[in-house]
Amino acid sequence: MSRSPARRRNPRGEGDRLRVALLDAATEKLAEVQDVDALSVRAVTAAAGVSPTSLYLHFADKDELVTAVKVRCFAALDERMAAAEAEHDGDPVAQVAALGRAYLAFAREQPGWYAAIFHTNFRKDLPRGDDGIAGAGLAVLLRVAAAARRCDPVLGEEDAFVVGTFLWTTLHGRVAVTKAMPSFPFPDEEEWIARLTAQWVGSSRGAAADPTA
Amino acid sequence: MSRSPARRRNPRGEGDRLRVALLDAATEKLAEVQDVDALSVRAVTAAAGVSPTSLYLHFADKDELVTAVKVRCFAALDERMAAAEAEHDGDPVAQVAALGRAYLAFAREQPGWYAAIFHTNFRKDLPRGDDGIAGAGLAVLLRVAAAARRCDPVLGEEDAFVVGTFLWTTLHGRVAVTKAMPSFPFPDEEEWIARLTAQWVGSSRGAAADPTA
DNA sequence: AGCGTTCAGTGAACGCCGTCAAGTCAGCGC
DNA sequence: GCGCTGACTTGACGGCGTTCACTGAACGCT
Repeated sequence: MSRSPARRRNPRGEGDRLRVALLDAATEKLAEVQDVDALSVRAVTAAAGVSPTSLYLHFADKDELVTAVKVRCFAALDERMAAAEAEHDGDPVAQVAALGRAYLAFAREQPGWYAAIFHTNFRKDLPRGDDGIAGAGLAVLLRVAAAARRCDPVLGEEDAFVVGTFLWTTLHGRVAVTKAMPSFPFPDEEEWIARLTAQWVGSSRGAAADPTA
Repeated sequence: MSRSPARRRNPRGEGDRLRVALLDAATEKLAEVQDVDALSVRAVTAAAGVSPTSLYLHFADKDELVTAVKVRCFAALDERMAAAEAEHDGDPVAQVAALGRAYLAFAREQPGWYAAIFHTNFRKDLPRGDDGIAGAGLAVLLRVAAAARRCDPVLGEEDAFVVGTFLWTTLHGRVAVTKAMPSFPFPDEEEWIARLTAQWVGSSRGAAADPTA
């Protein structure tokens, strides 16, 4: 866990390169330890070949680092979902199912990154306005909502948004429950996704189309 | 934050009383700090009027303490849901909605306890078999599943279980997303619950009743 | 009455952690 | 050659979970 020795200090004016080096190290380390809170400033800086306090040249505190990492993780999730979606171009319902599968697969294969997305244990909690996380969340959601709408163009934009919300929250719910209670007897993932998809964007959907009216 | 001074050591043979005193202190402190990871051994033992190391007379480590607290929190959630359910006896659909409302209310009003239920950041992760958490989760779920079945007795037991799973994961999803991304534009809670209820246990439900067949 | 054991609980220390204030030291403009 | 600036380090602080050796009162037993 000691510092990698090779590093040479950045040339004058290039100090910002350490910032991305730290972000890279943090992202990698996070994939390794699979838990945001196990990601220590000392481990990250050591991996970057630098002293612990160097982190504070580029981030106000640890929270700011993990927030930056979060945005990266969210982007990775969105990329993966986009790829899955593209594989089923032209079949909207299959696309929704593929998005769901991709979501669960990401959570399973990159638990550290997935956990970062929903990380809320900040050391200092008070101010923290919108730090880009809500924006990243919206991006994922809009992708799902658009897919839902493609399944049934009659669906208004707002309705599609709501349906997307339900799909997303349900997916995250399964991930969270599975993690917290591994022995919980969930239905098989494939069946579960089929059922979820059928319920919200299935062809004979619309049973309770607009109960909010 | 220093130790409460009043305490007298328990009489011989009554050492176990400290165990519940520590659990009480931890539960209370958790409601206060609203975050499992901010719950420190030193703070809990101090609140119980005892030295930090006394904790280890009754719990192997901090993980064991928080696991015991988790079970309590889960029970508190179940109690609250049971109460909400009882208020709408005879109206199954209203009961499901009430369960949803109670769930969201518990998460909102007791964030620390709710977070404990889904806490996974253990310090040591390896063994940890079923510690009663999955059992407590099942209790909540079975309550929801039973309510779903009452809405439509045609629903098989297994189907009701699956529907319950969806309801639960969706509820938790909303809580988690709201916490991680407070500015996320969720539909109003009441409308959202109405829609959720209608979709899964609404009278004209059954549009995609058994896509897994 | 005295003794050994058991039991409830302590105190000091260890190695981690995030963070801060002050310091080092190379490279640039002059 | 000088001083400054920018990149990064050193050393320390307080808090954390946890370990180990310890204290002192209450008990059973002779």
